[in-house]
Amino acid sequence: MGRGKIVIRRIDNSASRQVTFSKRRKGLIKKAKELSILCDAEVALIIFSSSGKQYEFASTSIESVIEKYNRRKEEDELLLNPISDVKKEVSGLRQQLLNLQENNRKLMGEQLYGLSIKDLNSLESQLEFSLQSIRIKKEQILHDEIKELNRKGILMHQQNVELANKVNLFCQENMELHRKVYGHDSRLEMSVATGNPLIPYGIISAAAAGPIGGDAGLRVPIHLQLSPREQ
Amino acid sequence: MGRGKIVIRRIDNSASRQVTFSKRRKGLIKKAKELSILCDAEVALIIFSSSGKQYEFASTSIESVIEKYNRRKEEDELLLNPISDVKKEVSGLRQQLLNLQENNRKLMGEQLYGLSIKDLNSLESQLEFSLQSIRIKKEQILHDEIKELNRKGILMHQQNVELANKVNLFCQENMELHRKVYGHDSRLEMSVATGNPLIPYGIISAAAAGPIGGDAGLRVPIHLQLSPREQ
DNA sequence: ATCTATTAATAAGT
DNA sequence: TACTTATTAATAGAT
Repeated sequence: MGRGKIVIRRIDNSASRQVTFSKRRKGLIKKAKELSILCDAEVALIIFSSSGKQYEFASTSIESVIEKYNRRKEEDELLLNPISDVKKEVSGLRQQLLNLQENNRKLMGEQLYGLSIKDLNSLESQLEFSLQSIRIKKEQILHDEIKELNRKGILMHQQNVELANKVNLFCQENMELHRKVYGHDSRLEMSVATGNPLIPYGIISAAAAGPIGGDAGLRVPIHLQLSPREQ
Repeated sequence: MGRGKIVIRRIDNSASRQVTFSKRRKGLIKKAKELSILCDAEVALIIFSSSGKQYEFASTSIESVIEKYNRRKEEDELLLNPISDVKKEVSGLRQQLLNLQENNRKLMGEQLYGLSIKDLNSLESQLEFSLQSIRIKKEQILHDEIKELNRKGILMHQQNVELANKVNLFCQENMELHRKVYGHDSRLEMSVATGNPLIPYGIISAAAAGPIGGDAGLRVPIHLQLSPREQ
């Protein structure tokens, strides 16, 4: 219905496409409106242009038509259930939260009003158990730390012994070399004669065996301070 | 575009209306399809006839168009909608819950992995504080109970004394009456001569003053057992 | 936007 | 519901 016949395929020319879209959209909406009036029908028409712009017509309202459509398609569940699920979750979470908060307060020694001796006794037991767990954990940490430090101490001690041996060997070699070069050297002879390796620090035993067992074979004469270990 | 011009108003004749509905519906859907193809647009068309029958056309799918439509509506109208509020609330509550659960487990002496000595020390202090609060509360309850029992004991003791006095008076009266009726009665005379009131049970003092002070003036010679007070 | 030649839609009749 | 056809309505392409 125009100056020429057209084939129904995408209009390549963007400008022409835009113009045709405007004209035909207007015509389509007009015809939709006419149908709804002439034939007493409920019509909803939604159009998105290729550029994303939205146009719509509805004889009553888009929403009511969509609702009708959805109801007909039995897709109510998808639209309504998630919301009630969310609400249920909210109330569930809220309840859990209140319970935990109350319990927490009791564990913190607050909100003790209205508790019976029996309740207080069980709270006390729980807290004593908690304290015990915490103290065991603390001892565990301290013990592990001491163990690790002891391990390092042993290594260092061994290193020291080896180094001392090397020093002694060098001393002896040196002394002999001196003897060959200069003849007699009493200073070096004295040092070697004592037979004491040159260990720069002493390690003295104490508290290495903590209250937690399992460190048999670690009874090395080493005493180390616990590092602060603050995070 | 027909044999005659028509005005756009509801067609009264039902048959004509039906015919026109069929023709125009077909035409409308054809035009909707043409628009979507020619202009690369997304089109959805839903038609309910007056008899309730449903017809539809969609360039892609009704659902996707409706979804797009709803999404746009949400963006436009419900930017500050209750659903996002609810979701925020859910995530907030969930976070609170997790925090509390973690704290709770720590207070219960569980889940102590990864805690530093510093953390454990503060937990320990907290629990010691809790225990102290609980013990103070316990002592408070015990003390109150003892106080109440003492109060009752005093009242009972007073009642006893009064009752004993009355008994003595009656005894004396009785004795005199006996004397008047029978002459001399040595049995009764003996009982009254001792001057001891007939108190059926003795109350002996002990532990009435608990570790919590404030019971001055209550140092009555009464000793009562604590009732079990189980719920 | 507006115009208008032309095609498409369709009202009424069958 | 389908076909026919006179007539109106829509619109393609030009301005």
